[in-house]
Amino acid sequence: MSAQFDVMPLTPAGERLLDAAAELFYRRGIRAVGVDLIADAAGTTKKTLYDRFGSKDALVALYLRRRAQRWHAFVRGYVERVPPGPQQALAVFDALAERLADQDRGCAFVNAHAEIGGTGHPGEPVIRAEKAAMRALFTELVGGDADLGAQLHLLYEGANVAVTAGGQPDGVEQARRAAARLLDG
Amino acid sequence: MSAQFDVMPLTPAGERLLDAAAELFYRRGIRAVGVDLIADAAGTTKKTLYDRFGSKDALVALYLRRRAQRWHAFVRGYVERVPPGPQQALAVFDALAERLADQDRGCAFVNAHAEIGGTGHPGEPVIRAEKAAMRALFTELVGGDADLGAQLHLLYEGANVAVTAGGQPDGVEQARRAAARLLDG
DNA sequence: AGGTAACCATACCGGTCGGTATACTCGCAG
DNA sequence: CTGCGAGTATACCGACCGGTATGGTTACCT
Repeated sequence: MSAQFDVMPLTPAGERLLDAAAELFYRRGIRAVGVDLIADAAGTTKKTLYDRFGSKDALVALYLRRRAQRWHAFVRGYVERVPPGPQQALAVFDALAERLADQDRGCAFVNAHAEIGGTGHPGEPVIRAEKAAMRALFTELVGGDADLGAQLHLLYEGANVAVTAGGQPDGVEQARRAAARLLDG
Repeated sequence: MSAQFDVMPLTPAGERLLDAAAELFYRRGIRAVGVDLIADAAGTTKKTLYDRFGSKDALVALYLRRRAQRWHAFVRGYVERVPPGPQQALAVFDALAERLADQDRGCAFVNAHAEIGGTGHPGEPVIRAEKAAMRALFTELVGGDADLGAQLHLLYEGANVAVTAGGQPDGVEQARRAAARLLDG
């Protein structure tokens, strides 16, 4: 289901708030960003933020859902430009390479899990669902082989970590080559 | 060099503070834990904390260094119980599996990077060094093949993410099997 | 005309944040 | 006996935290 991360339509000020929150949460982290700062950056007020979203936690969950939806749409676009076959799985690594070029804080879901994991936060199920969806995508692209799909997914997550936390610039390329070898075997 | 993460000897209260901080930082996250809580948990005072460590940031950096030192010693111990050969690289995954059984918040360095990455925090170089050391270990264990070592390292990092943020219990086993396939080829 | 949803401005709440100040006790080495 | 490093206890600082309260202005719908 591609609608699993859909976000309800928002009022104009709500849209600005979610945009500002998304940028700040990703760049600086969730706990590091206060609601006052979000309201200021969106050119509106805390009152409007709480009228629209109810709580910071709910805003965080919405940020994660919209981010998952957009990232998966981006990846699907990349994959669909490649003719069906095992090359489609490798295209996911090309999408990751392009994304990491500007989004140098890595995977928003891994980062969010580091901050809210194990707390009962409403964003937690969104994080798990995003990982499950990426694994399902890989499995689908290799024709339903769940083991191979899961293993390609590990390379994808590992590349994300190696490039960002590890400061290893060729992580994605390395992952792509390992993936090609697993697809050959 | 195995001494690169060594932590200077500490006074008794300093030791208790670092122990308490390590537990709290790992379980709840760095920003989520205040210095008052750390002092209380260690049965001492904020005064002593600042006398010993100077700042919360310095305490965080020390926590990361000691964690890296202990984790690498743990992995080395696992590896040395296996006769030299490619099986040693697979033993790292066994070490990871055992560690993730109780330490269910995943990689402390990835988590820390999510909170302090890109801020100029004194813990940042420790994080990068830990990732470089794990990659170097894999490379060493496969006889110096830097590409293969880097690719095994990606599977290791990916397994960490898949099990924790992804909630995928068989992530390490899957990574180990993919690693075995890369070692065979 | 009246209702209502959206928005803006501002002030406030109790609590916690990282960090500092003051003043005291203890054990040990010169 | 004296000085000092280590530790305890407590109070304080300005800033910020998530969240609420009050009150007012638009624009659209019936």
